[in-house]
Amino acid sequence: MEKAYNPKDCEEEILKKWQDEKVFTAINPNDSQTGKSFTVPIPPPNVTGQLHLGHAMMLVIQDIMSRYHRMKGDATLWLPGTDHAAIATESVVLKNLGVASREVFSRPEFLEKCRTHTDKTHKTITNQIKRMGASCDFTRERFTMDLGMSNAVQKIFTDLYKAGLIVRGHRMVNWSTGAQSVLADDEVEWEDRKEPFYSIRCGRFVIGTVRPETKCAHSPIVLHPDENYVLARFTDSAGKSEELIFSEVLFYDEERRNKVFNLLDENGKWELVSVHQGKEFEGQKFEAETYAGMRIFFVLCDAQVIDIKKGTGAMTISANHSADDYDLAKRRNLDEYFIEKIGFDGKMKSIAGVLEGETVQEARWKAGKTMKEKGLLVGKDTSYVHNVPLCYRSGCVVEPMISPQWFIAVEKEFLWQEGVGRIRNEELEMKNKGEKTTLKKLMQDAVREKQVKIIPERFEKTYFQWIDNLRDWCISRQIWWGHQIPIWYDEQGKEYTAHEQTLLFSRHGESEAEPSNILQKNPLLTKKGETQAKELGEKLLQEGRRIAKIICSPLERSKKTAEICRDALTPSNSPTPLNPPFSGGKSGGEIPIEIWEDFDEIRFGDLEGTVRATETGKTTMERMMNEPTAESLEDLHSRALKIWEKISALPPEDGEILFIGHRAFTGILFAVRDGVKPEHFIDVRKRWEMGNCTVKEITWMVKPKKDSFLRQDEDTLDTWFSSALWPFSTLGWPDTKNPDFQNFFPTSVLETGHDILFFWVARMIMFSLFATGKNPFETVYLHGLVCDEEGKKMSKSKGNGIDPLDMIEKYGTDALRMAMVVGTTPGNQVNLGEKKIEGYRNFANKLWNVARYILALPLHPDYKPLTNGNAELLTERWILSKTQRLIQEVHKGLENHQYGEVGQKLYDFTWNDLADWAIEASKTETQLAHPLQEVLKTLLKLLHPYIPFVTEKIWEVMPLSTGGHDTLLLALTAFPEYDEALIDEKAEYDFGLLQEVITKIRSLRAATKVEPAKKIKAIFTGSNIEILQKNELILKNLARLEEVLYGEIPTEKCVTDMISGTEIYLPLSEMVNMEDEKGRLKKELLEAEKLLQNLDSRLSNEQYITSAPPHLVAETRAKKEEVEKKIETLKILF
RNA sequence: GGGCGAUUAGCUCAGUUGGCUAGAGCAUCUGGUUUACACCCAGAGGGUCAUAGGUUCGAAUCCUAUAUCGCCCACCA
Repeated sequence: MEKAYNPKDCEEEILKKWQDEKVFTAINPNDSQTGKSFTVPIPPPNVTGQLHLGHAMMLVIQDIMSRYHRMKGDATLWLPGTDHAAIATESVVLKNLGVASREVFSRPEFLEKCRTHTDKTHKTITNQIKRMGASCDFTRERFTMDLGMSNAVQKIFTDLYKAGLIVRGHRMVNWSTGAQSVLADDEVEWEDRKEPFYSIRCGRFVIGTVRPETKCAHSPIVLHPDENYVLARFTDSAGKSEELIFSEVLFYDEERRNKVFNLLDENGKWELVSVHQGKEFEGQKFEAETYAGMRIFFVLCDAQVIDIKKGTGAMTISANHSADDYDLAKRRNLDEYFIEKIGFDGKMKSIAGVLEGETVQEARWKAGKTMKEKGLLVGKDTSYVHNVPLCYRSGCVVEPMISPQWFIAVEKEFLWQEGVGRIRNEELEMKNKGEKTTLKKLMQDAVREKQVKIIPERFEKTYFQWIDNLRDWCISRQIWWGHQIPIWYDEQGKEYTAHEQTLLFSRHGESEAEPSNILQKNPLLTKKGETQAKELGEKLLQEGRRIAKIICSPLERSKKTAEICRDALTPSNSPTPLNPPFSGGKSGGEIPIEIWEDFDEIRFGDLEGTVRATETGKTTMERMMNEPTAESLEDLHSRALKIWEKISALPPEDGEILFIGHRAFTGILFAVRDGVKPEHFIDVRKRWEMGNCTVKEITWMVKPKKDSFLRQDEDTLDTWFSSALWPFSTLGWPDTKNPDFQNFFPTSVLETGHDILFFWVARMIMFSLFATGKNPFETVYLHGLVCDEEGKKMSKSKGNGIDPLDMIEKYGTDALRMAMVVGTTPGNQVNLGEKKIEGYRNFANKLWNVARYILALPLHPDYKPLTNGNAELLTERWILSKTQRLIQEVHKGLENHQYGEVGQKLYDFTWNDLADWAIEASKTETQLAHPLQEVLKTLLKLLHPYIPFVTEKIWEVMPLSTGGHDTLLLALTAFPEYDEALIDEKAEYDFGLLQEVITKIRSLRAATKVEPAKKIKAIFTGSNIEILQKNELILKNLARLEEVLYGEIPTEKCVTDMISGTEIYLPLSEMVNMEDEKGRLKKELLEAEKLLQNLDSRLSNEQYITSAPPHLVAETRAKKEEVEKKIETLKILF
C-alpha cells in the first residue's frame, strides 16, 4: 500500500470493477436476501446540463441510501435518467447553431437537431453521475423523451382528457413576446424597474398608471365603495379652475399630493368642495377624452381590488392585459370590457388609434406624450419603482395575455372509478368509491393522511400552502422540443384523441433449430411447434381476444406459426361459436396476416451453422459482438426504432394486433422502447425473455382513427408534465404487468431539493394517484440548497461556484461526498467551502493509513477469539463493544435519514476510537492485531455507503476479504448487523477510565511543561486502581511513564488531580515552577467548587428528588461525592 | 403583502420526544522528526446557545413577543 491514499489512481478502476460485476443492476426481490425492494427514482437532471453541486448533493444522499439497502439485502433499484428540459435545450441548440429562431428549420429538421444534440450531451451528464460513484442501475436508464415515455405521456394525457380534466380554454397567461411562447410562472423573472407613473384626467376622476398605453379603450373607473373621495377645486395662478375627484387621504397628504399633481401649476390653490363615499358615484356614465380619442367610462365600486392608499384611489382596468383586472372583469361579468389592446406580437391594436402598430415600449412614452399635449396629464412621477416580470429566456417584458391553452383542471370534480383516482389505502378506497373528488384533493389527502411522508416535516406546511392556492396548471408550450400535444383536429376543428391500441407479442413455436441447438437462419417448425401455435390461437380465442390483424416476421417458423394461429382463431374452426371472435372487420372472414420484412430475428452472419450459445458458455449476443458479419448492436437499435415507427403509424384497430416474431429481436424491441442504449442490450437480454408462443401484452398509443385529414395540435407539453410521470413511467407504466412495475412500484424514497416540492413532487403525487391509484413513493426526503462558505447562492456570474468535478480531481470523490453530507440536516441550507472538502480528503487518508497499519500487523500466534467477554484484553473488549454501538447507531440513523449525523459518528469512531486509542494500544498489546482486522472489516462496510472508493480499494488488499462469507467486492457484502453479545459495559467503563487518566496525565505534563520525551513517575491512590494495574503497560506507554506506584499518598511535593475517584500524583516538584502550579490548582479548585454548588442546589431541591427520573438523581449524588472528594484533595495540597 | 425557516466558539455547522460541566471541523495558541498517517500526534484557550418574558424541579430544546438574516409564494393601478 502506498503511503498516502491517492484517489486519482484508483477511482476509475474501481468504477470499472463495479460495472463489470453488474453490482448495481437491480435483482428481483424474490432473489434478494430480504425479499423486499427498495426503489429510488432519480430526479432526472437536464440532459444538456453539467454536474453541479446540487446534483452532487442529491447523488450522494441517494447513493448512501441505495448502497445501504443493497448491502442490507434488499432488491435495490436506483433508476437513473435524464430530462429533455424543453426550453433550455432549445435555446442551447439554437445558440450552438448560431441561429436566432427555430423557424429557420422545418419542425422535423429542428427536432432531429435537438435529438442529435441531446444524444451527445447525455453522455456527459451520465458519465459525471458515474464519477460521483452513484450506484445507479444504468441498464434501466430512461429519458423523458424515449419511446416508452412518450407513450406514457400520450396515455395519461388521453385518460385525463377523457375524464374531463384536461381542457382547452382561454386563460390569462404569461406571454413572452420575445420567445413567442407562454411561460410558466417559474420561468418569469422579476426585476425592479424605474418607470414614470402617470396621473391622468379621466373625466373629473384622476387615475394613476405606469401603463398609459393601455388607457385607450372604454373602461370602468373602479372606486372603493366605502372609502372617502373628495371633489376638489384647483385654481391655477392665472385664475383658471377645474374640479377633480380623488381619494381623501391623498388630498390631505400634501407632500404626496404635490407629487401626484406635479404637472399642475405649482402656485395653484386647492380647495375642498365636497367629500363623498365611493359608492355615491356608482353607475355614473360619461364620455371622456383619451389619447386615442373619446371613450365611454362608468363608475364601478369594488372593495376587493382597491387599496385607497395607492395612487389616487381610482383606477381603470385592462381585462385582457392584467391578471387582477381579468379576475375582476370575470367576477363582475364585465364581458364587453375584454378588449384586446396589445397583440401577441407585442404591438398595439387598432383600439390604440394613432399608436396602432407601435410596440408596447414605444407606445408607452408616446401615449404619455400625447396625453400631455392633449392636456390629460396632471402628474408624472419619474422616481416610481415597481417590479416587472421578465422572460428568463429572451429578457423581454412578459405581457399577461389571454390565449388559448391547455390546462389541467385541478379543481374539477371527477368520479372515482377503476384505474382512475383510486387510492392505495383500502379504507380510503372504500370511502371514496363512487364519490367525486378533484386532483387537488388527491394531492392534499396523500400528505394529510401521511401516505406520503415528507422529511423534514415542516415542508408539509409549505406543501399545503401551495396546494391550497393552486390554480389550473397550464401545460401547453409554444415550442417544438417536447411531447407534442396528442390531440388532433379535423377540418371542422373537432378534437380527436390518440387511440389506445393493444399489442400482443408472441414468439413462434418450437423450430428445428432448438432441439438441434444449431444457429440457423430459417428453420421450420417442429411438430411440437405446430401444436404450440394452435394452442396459442385457442388460448387467445378463449380469453375472448378480438385479434384484428397478425403481423409476423418473414421467416418460415413465424409465418407458419401465424397461419396456424390464425386458423385456430377463425370462426369456422372455433369450437366455441358462443364466443364469436372478431375477425379484422370482415365478418366471418380471415384475420389478415401482414409480413414485415425487417421484423425478423437478429442476423447471425457467419455464426450461422455454429452451435448455439449456451454450449459455448457465451450468449449468442456476446458472440455477435465479435463477429463482423453479424448484425451490430447499433444496427439492431435502428432496426427496432424503425419497427416502432411502423407500429405507431398503424391504422387503429378495435381489436388487438398480434405480432409473431423472434425471441432475441422482440427483446431488443422492448429494450429500445424503454430507451435502453445498445451497449446495454446484452445486460437486459433476460428481462423480456419469452418462451415459444407465450404472449406479452402492451398498450400503445397510435394516431386516432379518421379517414380524412387530421392536424395535430402544434403545441408541446410543459416539461414538468412528463417529469410528473417519472416514478411509474420509468417502470413500464401503462403496462402494469411489467415485472419492473410490479417489483419496484411504488418507489421507496424520493430525494430531491426542497425548491421543486411543488413543480415536481406534488405533480407526481397527482399523476400517480390518477394513473395508478397509488402514491408514487412512501417518503419524500428534501435536502437544502448548496451555497458557498458565506451562505451565498452559488452562481456563475458571482464566480463563487465550486465545480464538483474540480473537487473530485483535487481531493477525490470520497472527500467531496463526505463533505456534502456530514454536518448537514434535512432541508437546511448547506454552506460548503473547499476547506471542508480538504478535511474529508484527510479523513480518507486517515482511514487508508489505519488500514495500512492494521494490515501490516503480524497476526499474534496465541490469539484466541473473544467469546462473550472472556477475553483478557480490555482494549479488545472495549473496541468490539464500541463497534457494536456504532453499528447500532448507523442502522438507526440511516433508517431515520440522519445522514449527517451518521457520517459524523463514523468519522469520530474511525479517528478517535480506532486510530487514537485502539491502534495506539496495539503498539503495546500486539495480540490486538486480529480483533483490529475484524473491526476494520466492519468499519469498511459501515463506511462504504459514504466513501465507496477508498473502502473498496482497501477491501481489495484485505487478506480476510477472500475468506468466509464475504464477497470479492465490498459493494456486495452484507451490511454489519448489531450483535448485543459483544456489548461490554464494564469494558467501556474501564477503558474510559484509562483514557481519562492518560489524558489527565498528558494534560498535567503539558501544563507543567515537562519535556515530552521525558519519562516520569506516577502514583495512583483511591478507587479503581486495579484497572490501572491490569493495564499498566498501556498506561505507561501512552502517558510516557517509567515507574508506576499504587496505594500510598506520596510524601514528596506532587502535581495532582483526580478522575472518577482515582487520585493521580506526579512527583515533578524539581521540574516545575510551583507558582504556576499553585495558579493551576486554584483554578481547578474554583471550578470544582462551582460545580459542587450547582449539584448541591439541585439535590437540595425537594421537587428535583421527587420528579426527576431516579437514575438521574443517583448520578447527581455520585457526582457530588466525587467532587467533594476532589475538593478535599485539592485543599490538602494547597 | 402571505408563509416557512434560521440566529449556538473567530468561521462553517451538529445538538430527534426538555436531563451529567453545550459538541465537531476549520482557524488560533503551546509543544512534538514516538518507523500507519505532517493529509500527522499530544495539549490548551475560546460560548449569558439573538433579546425579553413565560411554562417546568430542570430550557439551546416547549410557549409568547421583539430584532436581524435567509428562502418560498403572491405582486405591473
